[in-house]
This record gives sequence, structure tokens and C-alpha cells, in this order.
Amino acid sequence: MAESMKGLHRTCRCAEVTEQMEGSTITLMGWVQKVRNIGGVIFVDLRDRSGIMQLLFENDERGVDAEGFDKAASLRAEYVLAATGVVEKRGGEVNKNLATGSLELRVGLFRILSESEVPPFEVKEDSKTRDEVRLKYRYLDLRRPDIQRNLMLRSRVAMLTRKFFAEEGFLEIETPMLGKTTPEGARDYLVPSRIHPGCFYGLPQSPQLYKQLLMCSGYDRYIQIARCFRDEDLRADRQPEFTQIDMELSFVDVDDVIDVNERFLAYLFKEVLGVTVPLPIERITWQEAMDRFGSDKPDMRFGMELCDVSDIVKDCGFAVFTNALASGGSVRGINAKGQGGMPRKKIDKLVEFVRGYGAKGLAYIAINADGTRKSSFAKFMTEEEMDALVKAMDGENGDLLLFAADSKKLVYDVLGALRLELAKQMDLLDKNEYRFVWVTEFPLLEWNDEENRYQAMHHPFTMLMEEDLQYLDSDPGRVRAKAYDIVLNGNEIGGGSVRIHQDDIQEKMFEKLGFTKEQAHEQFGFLLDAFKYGVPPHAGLAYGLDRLVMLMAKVDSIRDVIAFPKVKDASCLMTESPSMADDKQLEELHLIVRNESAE
RNA sequence: GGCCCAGUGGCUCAGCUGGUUAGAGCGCCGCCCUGUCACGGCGGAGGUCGAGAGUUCGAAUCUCUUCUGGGUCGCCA
Repeated sequence: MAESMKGLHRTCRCAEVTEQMEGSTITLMGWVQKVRNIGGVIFVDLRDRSGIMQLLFENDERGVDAEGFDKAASLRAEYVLAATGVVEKRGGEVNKNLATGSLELRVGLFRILSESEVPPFEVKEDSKTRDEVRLKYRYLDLRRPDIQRNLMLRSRVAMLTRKFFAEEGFLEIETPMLGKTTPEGARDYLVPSRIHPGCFYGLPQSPQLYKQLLMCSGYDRYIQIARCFRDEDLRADRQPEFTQIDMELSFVDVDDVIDVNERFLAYLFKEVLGVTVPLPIERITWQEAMDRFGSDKPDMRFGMELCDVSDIVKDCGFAVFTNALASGGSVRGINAKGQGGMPRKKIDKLVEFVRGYGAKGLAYIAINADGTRKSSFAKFMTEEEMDALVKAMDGENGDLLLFAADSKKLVYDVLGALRLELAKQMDLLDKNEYRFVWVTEFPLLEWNDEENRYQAMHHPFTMLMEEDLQYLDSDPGRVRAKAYDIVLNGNEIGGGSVRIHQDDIQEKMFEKLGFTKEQAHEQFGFLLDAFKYGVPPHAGLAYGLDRLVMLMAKVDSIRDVIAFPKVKDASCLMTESPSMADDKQLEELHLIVRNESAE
């Protein structure tokens, strides 16, 4: 039977009890973590979000009466208690694993505020319970200390973000959830309009257009911690709804955005983790990132950089290499230091791995400890050619050299992914190390094979680098954008760009993207109109808050830093959303028509 | 949409080259225990092996289909 807490007030949280409070009478409230009934005395670990405090129940003049002792014996895991008593030094050993390990509360009076059924899993740290079960009972899962720490960390990140940017003169302004749907980019979540039959709102993929309008309106530094929605397939670091730290600034260029944001990151990491981020953060261009790491979000915690050996092998006898070069591709390799002894089976696994990225194969040279070589393609090459290749790769005894030959893009993809996979296998990735890098000068456009046209790599409002304007007509793929990503340990945690604010360039941009004037106006007319009335040069950036917190919390899934995440198919196992709407709702929204002729 | 991994008492797993009655740890229930903190001791309950079909004298085990969850490629301007 649940009892009332009437007349009782919580003094502090469980783990906030200190040795200075010894001798004083306090009241704690929380959940029963563990009952240890050893006969004449009962120990209970009481838990709340601060941690654990041990309660002592003993039937004597300083403790509980006989009835109270029987009640204590009935306690079970996850019961909610209010317990009043005296803080004492422990009579037995000190528990060094607890902040309150030298103390206990000798309970004089307590109430069971709520009983609990036996939970489907134990509420404890480092769960090994299947996600399926955890997420169905998410309200219990969220009681775990590690998840609670993650969400407390997240709260602190959000608080410090607001504090930092407020002090930098940013205004927090909310933008609509119900907006205009745009067919470009990710799929929108659509919300049917009751009042306008056949019409739909789109939930924002980001506040992009609104924040640019705010710049037009003179709110020269804007920030918002904004919920965003994308109806695309999920990943370990991707949820259909997620949170951005979104900002936009007027009268700035690339360096201004980078400056305030790297100071922000240094502040955040110092305050939250005590980690010093050396400033300025390293910057590399997109091209350099691709050439060295095969990725536009390179993990800089380790080397194993790509090496272009196209020139070395251009006349060799291995057709896989020469054919790739003949069709405009490249041959590149990476050197997995000390992996020359990798068993054949494991190498075959790597070959399987790269096939997943579209590679037709993976050539390798394993250099044994004694200098002899084992290679998948030695028979097509002369000894001299092999020597030159090994030398170019800086191959030493005991190394494993891996090569990909294909189109440039595929070679980047394959070796970029392989580099990360090898780093995982070789245990080169330390979660306590935080390596930031700005990747700049992204291509403005990328070719879309399916639609047979260029499309914006970032978005259609991204400014190009002035010096590349000359190529916009002759060689659009060569034009670089004033776009930048902030990358942390191989994760894109944020990205942004300088926006176009000159209407002639914007129109040219739409033309390059294959928009007619009419199409551009139908989709973005309000922005183009706003640009007629005086628009400041502006630029912005948005962070994926969930990913950032995931890395700060050193966890592998974004779900561990989101209170109520969705599973792979975008449903919620707890609420069982999405669910069918009833006919009445659908009729009101004009999504079905009532059959009137049935009478 | 493709590929890969997993599904066995409440939880985590073992069993899988087909062969008695499917095991373990934790949890749960009962009794005992006055300094435990992974408390301990004794006793006990609890499983149509995700579902369906097939092969077989016989299926947790092999085959196919399907469901659920995870990872990933495509996708995510």
C-alpha cells in the first residue's frame, strides 16, 4: 500500500549527504536499489539521480519499531521510499565504490511512497539488456545511472551553449515547426492541414530559411537549440528527429564563424570534460581531407594516410591498376603498420568489407618480418616495380600494404572506410582523445547521375569562393564553396557556410541547379523576395547536438543520449507510434472521403 | 531496397557435427541469519528454444519463409 509523503520534505539527494552532516536528522527520498536483509538488521541502498546512500534498519530505541522492521523486510527493488533518520558513520567497512561509502542513514521513520512490480530487468549501470527490451521499458532504462549521467551531461551542454552564445551577443529565437515542405534534400515529414484540403506542412529539416530571414530582419546574431526532422533511414548516429545547435551571423565571413565557434568548443569541452582544446583548431581543405584520409570527415587521431601510387604503377603489368588509370581513376594505398602477419582469412574479410563499398577487390602486399613478401598481384609485376611500390608506400618489414584501384571517388570511399576499419581492429581509437578539425572549401556542386544534373553539396544558398566564380559556367564541378564542417574524431558534428546574399549570384546558382525561375520562386520565393529589401552578408553553422553529446559521453549510439529515441524503422517501442489514425481524424484531414452513397 | 549479426525461463548466455527429462549465472518466491555492500546458507517455482512451413523415425540444432532488434551500404541538398 502506498503511503503519503505528507509532512515530510526531502532534505537533499542521496549522494549529497556528506560527513559534515553526521549526527543530523535528514529525510531522503528515492528508489530501492538493493535490499540486503541479514536477519536482525536490514541494509537498503537508496538511489536517486545523484547516486546511492545506504539506509540502516534496526529494531531498537535509535531505529525503527517492530512494525517498521517488518515493513522494511517487505521492501523490494524499485519501491519508492521516504526515509527519515540520523546520518552516522558506518559501523562496518567503508564502501570505497560509493561517494557516501563511509556513511549510512539510521532510519527512524520511513514510508513506502510507491511499491513496484519486479522490473523486467535490473536497473543498473552497463546494461547488457537487449535494446528491444530497454526501449519498451524506456522509463526504467532511463533510471540507469549511466543513462542519467548522459542526460545530465546533455542538459549541461545545452545550458552552457546558451550561456556562451548569450554572452557573445546572440539572441535565441524560435522558428516554426509547421513550415513549407521542400522537395529538395531529405524527405520531409508531412503534416496534413485540416483547414486546407490537400495541403501539407513540412516539419523542418533545419531552420535554414528562417534563420536567413532573421538576418534580413536585422537580428544579426541568432541561435536556437532546434528540433529537426528528416524522414530518412536511421543509423547508430541518426534519428528521425534530432536536435541542432543552430546559429546565423550577419556581416561576417568564414573566419568570423570559425573564430566564435572554436572558442565555443574550447569553452564547452573545458567546462564539461576538463579537456583543453588547443586553438586554433587545425583546418584542412576538402581536397586535402580526401587525398590524405579518403573522407570529408577524417578521424585525425591516427595516421595511416592514403598514398597515391598512380604514377608508380602506371606502366606496370597489373591490368586492374592500369585499367583503372586508363579510365580516369586512381590507384592508392594505405600502410597498416605491423599488420604484415595478418592471416589470410582476416585479409579476405577486409576484401569482403571493401566490396560493401562497391570495390571490386583489394590488392595487398604483406611484408613478412624477414622481408619476404606475400602479395595478391606480385605475379603481374616485376621485382623492380614491386620494390618501387613498397618504397613509395614506406613499407617496412612486418607491414601490410593495401591498394584500391577504381574511380577516384570509389578509391577515396573504399580506403577511407578501410582505414577506419583497420584502426578499429588495431585499437588505435581512444575515446578520451578529442581531435577536432575544420574541413573547408567543399565543392559547391556535385554531379547527380540519376537526375543527370548538378546539385548543391550543402544547399542552394551556399556562397562560392570568389576566385572560382570564373569556372561556374565552364567547369562547375571545380567551383569551391565557402562551406565548412567541424569534425571531431571522424564525426561531422557541425557544418555551415557563408550564404549568397547577392540576387544575381543566387539566380545563377538556381540556374546551375536546373531550377527554372518559376520553380525557384515557388519554393523559395519568400526568401528571394526578402533579398530584394536589403540583405546583409551572412553566414552560419549548425551542430548536431545529439552527436556532440554522444562523443562527449563516450557512447556509441545516439540513442544513449536521447531520452525517448526511436528504433531502426522510426517507430517507438514504448508508445508504439506511429499508429493508425481513426477514420474520423482522416476525414477531417481530407485524407479519406466518407462514402455518402451508402444510405 | 541490398548485405551482415542476433533472437533459448524475467535478464544475460551455454547447448547447434540432429538423438533420453533443454542447462548455468543473476533475478524471483519461501525459510534461516545483527554489519552487509556481487551478503551468506537451505529449499522452490519458472522455458510450446521469436513465429510458420519443410526434411527426418526424431529438430533448439538442418532448409525455406516470416517477424523483431542491432550494424551497415544506398539514402541523409
